[in-house]
Amino acid sequence: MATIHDVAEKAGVSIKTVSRVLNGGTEVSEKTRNRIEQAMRTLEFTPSAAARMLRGRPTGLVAVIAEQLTTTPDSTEIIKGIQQVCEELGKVLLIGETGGHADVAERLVADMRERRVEGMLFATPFHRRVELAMSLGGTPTALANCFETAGRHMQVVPDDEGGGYAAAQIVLQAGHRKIAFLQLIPGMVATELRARGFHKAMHEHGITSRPEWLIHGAEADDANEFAHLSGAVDRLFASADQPTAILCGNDKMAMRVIFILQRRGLRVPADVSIVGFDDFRLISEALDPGLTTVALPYREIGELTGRFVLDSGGQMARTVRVPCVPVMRGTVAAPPAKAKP
Amino acid sequence: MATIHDVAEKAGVSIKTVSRVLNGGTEVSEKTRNRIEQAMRTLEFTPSAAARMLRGRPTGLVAVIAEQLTTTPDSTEIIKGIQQVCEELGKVLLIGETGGHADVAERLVADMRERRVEGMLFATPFHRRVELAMSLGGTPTALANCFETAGRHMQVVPDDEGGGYAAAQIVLQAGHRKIAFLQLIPGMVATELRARGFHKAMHEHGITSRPEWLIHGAEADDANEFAHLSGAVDRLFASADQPTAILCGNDKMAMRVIFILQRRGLRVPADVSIVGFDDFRLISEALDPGLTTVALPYREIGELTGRFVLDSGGQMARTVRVPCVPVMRGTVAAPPAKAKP
DNA sequence: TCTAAAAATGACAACGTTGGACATTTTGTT
DNA sequence: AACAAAATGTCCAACGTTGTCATTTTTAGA
Repeated sequence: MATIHDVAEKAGVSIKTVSRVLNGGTEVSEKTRNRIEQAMRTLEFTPSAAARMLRGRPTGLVAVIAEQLTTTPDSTEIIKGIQQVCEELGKVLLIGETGGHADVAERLVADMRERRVEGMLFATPFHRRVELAMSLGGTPTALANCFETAGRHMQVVPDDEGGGYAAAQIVLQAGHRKIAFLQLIPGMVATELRARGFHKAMHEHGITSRPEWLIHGAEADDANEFAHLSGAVDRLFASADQPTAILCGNDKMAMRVIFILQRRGLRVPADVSIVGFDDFRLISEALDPGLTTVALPYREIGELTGRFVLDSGGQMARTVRVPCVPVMRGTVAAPPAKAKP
Repeated sequence: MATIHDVAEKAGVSIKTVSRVLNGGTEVSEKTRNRIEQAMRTLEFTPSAAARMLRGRPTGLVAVIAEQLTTTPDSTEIIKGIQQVCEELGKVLLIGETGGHADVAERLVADMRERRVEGMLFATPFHRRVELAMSLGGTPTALANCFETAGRHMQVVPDDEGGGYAAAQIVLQAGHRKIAFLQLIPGMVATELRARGFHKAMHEHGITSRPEWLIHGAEADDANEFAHLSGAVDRLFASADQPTAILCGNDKMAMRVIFILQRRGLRVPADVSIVGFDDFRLISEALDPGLTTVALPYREIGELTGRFVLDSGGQMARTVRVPCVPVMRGTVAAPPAKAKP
């Protein structure tokens, strides 16, 4: 690998002049500059980032330590958001995946620290609590889509309560009053927060939500979910008093419910309105009509987390809640006339 | 940031001894080792990767230059495959995104070269031709999901022809003879190769495929696609002679077609069998019955590309075609009795 | 107790680059 | 031709670590 010395020799100048061409300090005459650049090209010279770093230059590296590189768009969007900021600021992204193993995480962090990354971002595929046990050694750190009990760092999470509120508002404002909510798995942060937002909206409209219409639709084992949902829908529509709108914990569930309803001969949105969560385009835009859903701001989470770490040096330690914005497509309409009280 | 010198001073030894503890070459006495390790901990010492590199150690870095970090699982799966190999071999992944801009690509490659990455992988979100114009300077390089005209590097692509053949075989072996193919956008590599495989399979079964059943189902502008597909299905089922199986260029299209068929009162697979391409789980597993589809081996492509670059130092320059394997779920059955000739 | 061998430790250069403090040469201007 | 300005060179130090080789300390054997 050619060094600055080789270039200097080839161009018949001192290494100092080559260095000057590289860093553009004092002026170098047109002629010698050309000669040097020529030499660099023939030798395929590429300055060593290591040597420069050693001299104290910032590394331009940013680490993302992801719990899981999921196939679903969440991780990808977060990383894409961070990547966008890095691109803007001329940084390069280093990726590590822990797979949820504390020892892997520890090893990764140590490695990233050795590489003197300028920032370290921890990302999880869903909104949850984490504990960062390892030593961070002063590296600017922030959390994306997750949070610590002791909030020692900037942490950026979706405003799930606001999301639940927004989802309810969509159908409430369309005139619905009989609203079911097929929630995510119990115990998840998102589940609890969204339920709170949902109840708040209902309460504001003077509606008491029926407990039997508040169902945990998602299953930990996805294979069972369809059957489970089918049963849930059966129960919802068994009695004379049927809901006119169903909020679903994610877009996948929403899609499944739409399928189930269609089989029962119920039209969406004419008979039943549906709202999803996530706004995974692969689903929400693929359906006809397009799925009305509450978008989870993964991209923004990544972007903000990245920006905070790189701007503030990870100094601020607070929690930022990014709004979940409703995306109106075609699965919400006014409740059917006959269903109105 | 504490250096080896600080540690040495704190522990009252020479820097060389600290270095020995770090690298475990010659033995260091129990007593001094403890003293040094203690010092390291109090100082939060982390050795500088830059300094080590300068001394000639491999960097342990692998670069992925992605054309696009898509939200669809393709990019993610490729990267995940590479990441898996990196994890195994103790390397760390550096990510760059070109957005399809040649100048960005050039800048990124230069940056990666400065960092002395041990391998450079170019990845595209779909199977296509690329031209690598920039100077690679001997860095081991390979292409994932794309290929060059001048095959100067290892390039790993999906066997789309085999995939088209496999898709056709699925329905042919289920007894279908009236098979429509809703293809991807014309001109794409995958489109042409799959069509070839499709025709081969049909020919082997002595069937001449009808030109009016060979439709380009996908639209460059996704918003129009649903209407377009709806029209296509209308045409397919307008005459008395109707297809009993439809192959779709991707899972999204398959999902849309299933929706459209369901609205027409046609049951899948009882009346019509459907096969997709991609095996995007978010779709293929979410449907009921699960979508029978031909999986694109994105993960394996990433994995193989990574392995080749890191094992062989990017020396071999050949094209590897990774098989597309059929995934049998529930959308293919025997053709309806009445439709049999 | 002394000696030789083995074990433990240390001094110093080198990796490739940049920066400082100057000295020297080349160029351009009157 | 004289002079200033611009361009280039020299030399050394520094960044943090590791390899080579020399030196010191410890251990074992007589």
